[in-house]
Parts: sequence; C-alpha cells; structure tokens
Amino acid sequence: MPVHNRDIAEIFKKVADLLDITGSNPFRVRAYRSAARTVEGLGQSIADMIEEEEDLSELPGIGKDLAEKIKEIVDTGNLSQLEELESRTPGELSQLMKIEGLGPKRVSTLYKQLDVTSLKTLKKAAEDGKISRLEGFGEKTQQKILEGLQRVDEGEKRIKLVVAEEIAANLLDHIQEGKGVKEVVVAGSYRRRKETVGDLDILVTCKKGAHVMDRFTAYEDVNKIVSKGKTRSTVVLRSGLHVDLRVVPQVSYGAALHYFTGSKAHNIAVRKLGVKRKLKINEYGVFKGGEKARMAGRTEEEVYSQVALPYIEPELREDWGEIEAAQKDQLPQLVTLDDLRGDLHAHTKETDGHHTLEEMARSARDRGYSYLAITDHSKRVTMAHGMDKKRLSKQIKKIDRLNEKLKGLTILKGSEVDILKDGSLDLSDEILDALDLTVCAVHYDRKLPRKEQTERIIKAMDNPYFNILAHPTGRLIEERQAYDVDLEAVMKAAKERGCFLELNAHPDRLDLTDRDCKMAKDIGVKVVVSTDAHSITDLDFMRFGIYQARRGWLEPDDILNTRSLKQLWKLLRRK
DNA sequence: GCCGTTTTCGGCCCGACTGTTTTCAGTCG
Repeated sequence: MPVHNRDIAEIFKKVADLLDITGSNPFRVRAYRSAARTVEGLGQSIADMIEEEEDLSELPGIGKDLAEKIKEIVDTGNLSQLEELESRTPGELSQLMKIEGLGPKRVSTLYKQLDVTSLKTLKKAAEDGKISRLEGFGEKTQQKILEGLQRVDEGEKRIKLVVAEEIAANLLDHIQEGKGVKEVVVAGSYRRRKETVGDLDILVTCKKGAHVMDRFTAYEDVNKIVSKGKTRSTVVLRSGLHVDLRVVPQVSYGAALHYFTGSKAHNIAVRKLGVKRKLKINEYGVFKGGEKARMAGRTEEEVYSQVALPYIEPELREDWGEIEAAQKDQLPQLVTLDDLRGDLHAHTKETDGHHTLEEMARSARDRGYSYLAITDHSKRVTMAHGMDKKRLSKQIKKIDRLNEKLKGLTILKGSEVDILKDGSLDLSDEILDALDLTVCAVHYDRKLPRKEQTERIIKAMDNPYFNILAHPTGRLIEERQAYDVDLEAVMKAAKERGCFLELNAHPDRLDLTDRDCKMAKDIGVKVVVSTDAHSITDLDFMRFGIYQARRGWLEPDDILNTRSLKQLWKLLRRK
C-alpha cells in the first residue's frame, strides 16, 4: 500500500494530540503539528521523494528526527512511537480535542478524573452531570460539551464559497449601516478565496466598537451569541455558520486585516520575521521592542514592508512557500480574470444545457472572450442526452454557419468525450478529426482501483485526438469524493503527450484543487480554466476558477486559455 | 522537536473572551 502525504500528516497530528494531552513540552507538540502541515501542503509525494533519495530534513520544520520518522511511516505504514503512546494513553482521546471548548488540559482532566476515553464515554459523563462537578469545570462547560458532541454527530460541514458570498453580502450591508462604521470587509479563508469556508471573519473599523457589536448581534439571522466583547464577538447564524466580528481603530486597519486574513500559519511566519528584527506584530500594528509607538499598521503593505517583504496576495497566504518566494522576489504574478481569452468547456440545449448555441456564443462575447468551445456530451452519457456521430456532425455544420455571421467571437467545435472503462474514447477518430478540440472525462466506473483508473486515463491520452482532461478527479465539494487516481502520474503523462488538464470552475467542483494546480505548475503541464457552463449565467463561474488557480500559484503563462486563438490552435494540434 | 547575521543552547506568535475565579487558566483564532 502506498503511503500518501495525508497519512503521514494524520499520524503526526495524532502524535501531537497525544503528546499535548500527556503534558509534553508544548514546543515539541508544535513541531509535530507544523511538520504535519508541511507534509500536507507539499504538492509532491513524500514516498517518491524518499525513493529519489531527497533529503527530507531540508523541508521546513522537519529535522533529522522527523525525517527518520517519516521514513519509518513510509516503510512500515505506521509509527512505533504512536503505537507506544497509544499503549499508555487511549488514541481516541485525540478525537475529544475536536470538541469545541476542549483542549489538551481539559481532555487530560476528563481522562484522569472520570476515565473518559472516547466520545461515547464523554457523552455519558456529561449526561450524568459528572463533568460540572470537576474542579475548573462548571454547568456551562458541561452544556457546551454536549452541544459540541451534537455538532460532531451532525458532521460539521464547511460551506462553499459561492454560498458564503451570498450570506456575507446581506450581513455586510447590515453592519455597514451602523453608526460611525468606516471599513467593513470579510477576511479569513473567505478573503483567501478558499473553495469552502468554515466560518466568516468580518473586520470593521470604527471609533466606538460597542455600537457595532450591538448591531451585529441584533442581526435578524443570528441564532445564538457565542461571545460578545468590545472588540470581538462571535455569533452563530440560523444556517449554522459561525461569524466572528472584530472591531479596530482605522490606524490598525492594515495590521488587523493581515492578522484576520491569515492563514494562521502565514501569520506566524510573518511574526517570526518580526521577532528577528525585534518587532512585535499584532492586530493593532507593528511595534518596536517594548515601545508603544506604532511603526506601521494602516495598510497591509506597511506591515509587510516592516519585515522587508513585498505585498503578498491573500490567495497565497498559506505558508506554502510564499514567504520564501517573497524574500527572493520570486512571487508569482497571479492570473486574473482579465487574462482569459475564452472558455473551453460549455454545453447547449442539444444535450443537458439550457441555452442555444447562439445564446451561449453571444453571452461569451459579451464577457469579452474571443473564443468559446461548445463541448456537448458524447453518446455514452445517456442521462445528458449525449450525442452520437450523426448529431455531432449536424452541430459541427451549425457552428460553421454561425461562425460565418458572428463577429468578434469564434465558436470552437468540441465534444465532452466520455472515457470508457477500457481507456478508449466514446467517439470514432473519424468524427473527432472534424473537431477543433476534445474535452475528455470519466463519468462511469468511478470505483476502479487506483492503478487501473490511472492507466485508463493515460491510455485515453494516447489517442492523438485527446486534448483536455475535464474535471480530472470527479469530486463534488463536500458531496462526492474524488475517484482514486494517481494525479501526478496523469499530469506527467499529459505533459509528455501534449495534453492539458482542466480546472473546472464550477463552484461545486473546483476540480483541480489548489494544491493540484500547484503540482501542475511544478510538473509543467498547462491548465485550462473552464466553466462547464450549462447556461449563460454559468459562464460567470469563471471567477471561482480564477480564485482557485491563484491559490495554486498559477500565472497567465501556466494557463492555456490565456492564449490567442491562433496560439491556441497550434497547441491543440498534437499530430 | 526545530532552528541559527541571537548559530549547537535556549529560545520558540500574540491577544481576546469565557467560565470559574477572586487574579487567571484554558481555549480559540
């Protein structure tokens, strides 16, 4: 069984939890957590790195000791240290840390005093009223634990960015109307444009925070007030979404925005740079030594410049190497929506879309594109009324006619061709030859074992008419897992053959992930950002694709559909 | 356990809020 980076990270996180609960040196605990993050965010397989005899202790936060432990995990599938820890402390205690309000100290107390070892025994102890009688605990804490257990039961879901945007817009309007309010902005993972957000972090600048807090907690959609202070409050909306509000004075706006945007790991890295320069960086500004005078803080640029860094775009702030890149002046010039010349994946009424060829084309032209590929489904996808050779030939002629009269936009003749189980394509070479491009995708037999799934896709790419691998992992965010496939192998195969990978911009898909995008960049395979639009309004999904691409460090040159039509044609011709 | 224009030891990001306290530990972001 190959050991994935995620497996290694999970083991390190568990070790960290158990060490934490047993009261180990907190910095040692932190070292394991930080190593877990490094491993998770690597973008290349650790197992492969070991095979290629790369020095793991070169990685940030990983020294000689942890490098050895990673090797042990890759070799044996587990870590003797963890087994040893679990023989002394129940491994499930690590689960208890996930309950809101329970940290290592309280979990340890619950274990020692009440013999709580699992979520089940925790629930029993709370229901029996035993927890409230413990020293340092009380009625409220016990109640909070029961509520926390409930949430774990329900399976805490993150919400998609597109949904968060709608919720945020209304709430922002409400806060903006408050007296004396200046800036109102959503920070956190929302501003970093993560595909899903766990909560909303709103930053407000205002002289008197108390007014804002009253207005915030009185918002009609608030279900529960978790905490309320002068500068910070937390509520839960009826949708279950947690919202944090932070109020700071205008002079601290940049520092607070930086602090509140995160990620936490990025902030820590920046603050560490501050420490080296004897600077204290917090949400109110940048301060020298023990002095009270603020050196910077009005803008984010000011904060960065105090630690000799250029401005870093929010999408990059994950501590995935952006600090090092910034220090070397090698930050990527991230792609923007304006860089795109067209959309290369769209459907019409002919299969499962809602608009006609002409409606889609005109709508794409209105968005300033110079080309749009129509890629309706192929016959195997019967649910979507997929097209056979005959119907596709008809559509091709229709597109030719429309192209003659349409000004300013070229419709490209395409097809979303199903990749069959054996790796062959769902349409004959004869008809594929009449197209400008193909967008090929797996729709069925998603459960194939990893090796077979990978071989199936790579075999499909051997067909010279294969251009773009659409939604490469088939996942639906928070709904359906990706199928098991060796994406690294697929990307390398695509590069060798002159194929491309789609970044599907639909907010339910965003397939590739941010990390996948970064891997594509590292491997050198070009990415196509496409909407998979089934209607004219769907064409607006492009911005979600761009957010994701930016999170994956992609620059205009890394993306196929930033090319002019002429260049595009050249790149699509494999033979 | 990591790391080093503080370099092989002694540091390790910083502040707000809650609950259970009577001055603060624990947790969170």
